[in-house]
Amino acid sequence: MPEKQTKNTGSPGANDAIAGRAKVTINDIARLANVSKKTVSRVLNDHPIVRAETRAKVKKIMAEQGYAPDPQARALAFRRSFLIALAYDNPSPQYVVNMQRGILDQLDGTDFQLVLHPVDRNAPGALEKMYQFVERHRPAGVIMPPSVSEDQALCDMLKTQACPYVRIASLDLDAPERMVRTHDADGAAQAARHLARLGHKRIAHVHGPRSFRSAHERLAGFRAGLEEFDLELDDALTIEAGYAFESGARAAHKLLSLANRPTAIFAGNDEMAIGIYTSARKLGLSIPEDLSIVGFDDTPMAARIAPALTTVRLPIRDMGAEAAESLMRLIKGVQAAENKSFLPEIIVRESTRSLA
Amino acid sequence: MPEKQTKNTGSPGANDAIAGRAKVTINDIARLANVSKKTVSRVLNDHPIVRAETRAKVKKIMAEQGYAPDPQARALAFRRSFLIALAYDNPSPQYVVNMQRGILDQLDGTDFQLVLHPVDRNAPGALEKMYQFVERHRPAGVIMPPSVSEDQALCDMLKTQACPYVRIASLDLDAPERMVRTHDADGAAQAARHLARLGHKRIAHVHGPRSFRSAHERLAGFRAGLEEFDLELDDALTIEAGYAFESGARAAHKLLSLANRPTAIFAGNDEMAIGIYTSARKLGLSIPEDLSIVGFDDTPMAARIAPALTTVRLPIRDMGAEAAESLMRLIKGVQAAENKSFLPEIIVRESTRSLA
DNA sequence: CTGAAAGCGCTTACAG
DNA sequence: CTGAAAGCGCTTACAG
Repeated sequence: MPEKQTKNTGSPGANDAIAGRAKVTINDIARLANVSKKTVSRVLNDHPIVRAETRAKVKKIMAEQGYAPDPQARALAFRRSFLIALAYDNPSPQYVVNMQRGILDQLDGTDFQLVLHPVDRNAPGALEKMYQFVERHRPAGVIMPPSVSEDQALCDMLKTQACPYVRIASLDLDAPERMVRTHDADGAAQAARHLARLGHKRIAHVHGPRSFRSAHERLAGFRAGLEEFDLELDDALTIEAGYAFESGARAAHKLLSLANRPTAIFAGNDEMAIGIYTSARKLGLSIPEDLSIVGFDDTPMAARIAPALTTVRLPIRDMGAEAAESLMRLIKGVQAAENKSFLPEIIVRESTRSLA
Repeated sequence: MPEKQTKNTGSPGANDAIAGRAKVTINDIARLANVSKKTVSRVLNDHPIVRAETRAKVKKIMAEQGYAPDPQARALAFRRSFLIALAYDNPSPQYVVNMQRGILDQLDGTDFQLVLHPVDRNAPGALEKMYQFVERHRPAGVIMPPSVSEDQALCDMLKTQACPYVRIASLDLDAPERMVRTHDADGAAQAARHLARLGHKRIAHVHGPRSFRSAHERLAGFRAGLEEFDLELDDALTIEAGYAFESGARAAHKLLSLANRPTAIFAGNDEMAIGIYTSARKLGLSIPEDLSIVGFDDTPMAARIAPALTTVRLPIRDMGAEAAESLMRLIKGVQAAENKSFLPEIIVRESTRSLA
């Protein structure tokens, strides 16, 4: 019954993992277990139709031999690799690294590998480039944080290629099993309530680029939060910037040079908030005595600058882990138990104070 | 002469990349070019022994058909995947992201993919885990920044597995073709000269953990730089910390509480330098009026805090690109033209000033 | 519930 | 300089 023995016999006795002994293959397991390699394959893939007894015997021998199937061979036969691609364009290193960690936490111990795929959405041919990657490397799945997650053409392409994916975004862009929601609007509303309770009336908002949905969400949430306190967000105090330090500094310079300058500024992210610190200081304003500032993201820097920045925290690492978990479910065709929600939380530090 | 035609015929006319047409394989190219697939394979792998005429014909047809070989199939046949692993344990997100970018710059357009492999050197079984990865996934190569690059057992294992690798480190740990040198000592010497020229005499150094070779290199370089000015680094003013914010703050607290406190501190990295800011402020000291501070790394934060941090810049992204380029040479068996040197550069900002 | 054959798309010896 | 055969280590139909 056992198949023809190959040259690849392994060395049944030894068990020194570091030694360069011949690799154990599915053929060895089949021979040792006295079954066909198809049956071993069924055990490997958790195919239900295998007798419990047979399954146990095969599993025992696999364990004894320290057998693990070859990912390259499976990839070729499956027409799917074991790569999980992270397609990102977020400019904040902290965001990217935290997301990577969350995904890696979840992938640890599996056969899946995390490959990095930076996307320049503005570059011509960005979609074509991603398409080439997907067609050639056939990743097991793709995870997209904002703003790549907002690219509908990209997601349509993935769907056409039958490539599973999960989008992380601040609004419902897709079927629930393909979404990890971040509720940015809720976080921005918390920032608004915090400033309103401190007695601020002239409140400004420096938001991110209109090409980022998160910028819209945060703006809308902030506005809604203020309205709860019968405060209106003045259009003259609402400025678009680029989610980057310098753009935040420039926007703040304009706002703080106004005759009737704001007493508080909510920045669309921490990067811009730090930029606002710089401009305020240049104009001789003290934080928080003359100006209260709230950020968004809770980057490590927020806690380390002086005065420490009040900001809205998004659990980015957990979001990455959840995205990876959802993706695993899609890949395995398992039904989602329930989609986890990631609610932001305001972290009050030293950059905000009540109006005297 | 042409081989038996498979079901995989492609559609010779159409050229719509996005459409889901059948994939072009080596068999199609061989048939169309009227050669064997072995000859196509030779062209693919730049094997020299192919008639120029034949090569041109095959290349022309590959271009016409938009053919690209399947990485999974090549990996199985080659017994080597197209994955480049980044094995890292650096705690600074900025360092990690910059290194990733440099590597990705270099890998762009090739068939190689960057996979992330965080290493916890202190965890038991870290070596075994890496071994499992290398044995199963057979990466084309591994890039190791510090401090993973300092792990000799890990590198020995890679050598045993015939897995090409490149180490990025502040001293010569390996054959030149496997090394990217960073010259940390030179950067630390520049920091020393800068402080000495400003007239400082009581100078402290908060260095990184002894388990990091970079900590030793920076300490030695700093000491040497001071000696050029006949200054000696006082052991009582030399403290070990953990390359992290909090540890820097604690070390500075000790130093600044001394009866005869230092007038300048050189921190082993920017993270710790920022921690020193915090401690100095708590003790009522102004920077740079009462205390000059120099960091190492030039993280983005360095330019953004107030006062902006004088620091030593290492071109991390370029180093990543160079590491990837060296690795490509090792993989292709090409002789190195010449190893690029990465010299650090001191960036003078506002955190240092001459003693009145 | 289990298996023998064919195949995934390439490359490595071995011939000529 | 070129090719037919066998193989890399798995899985997918197709039988039984």
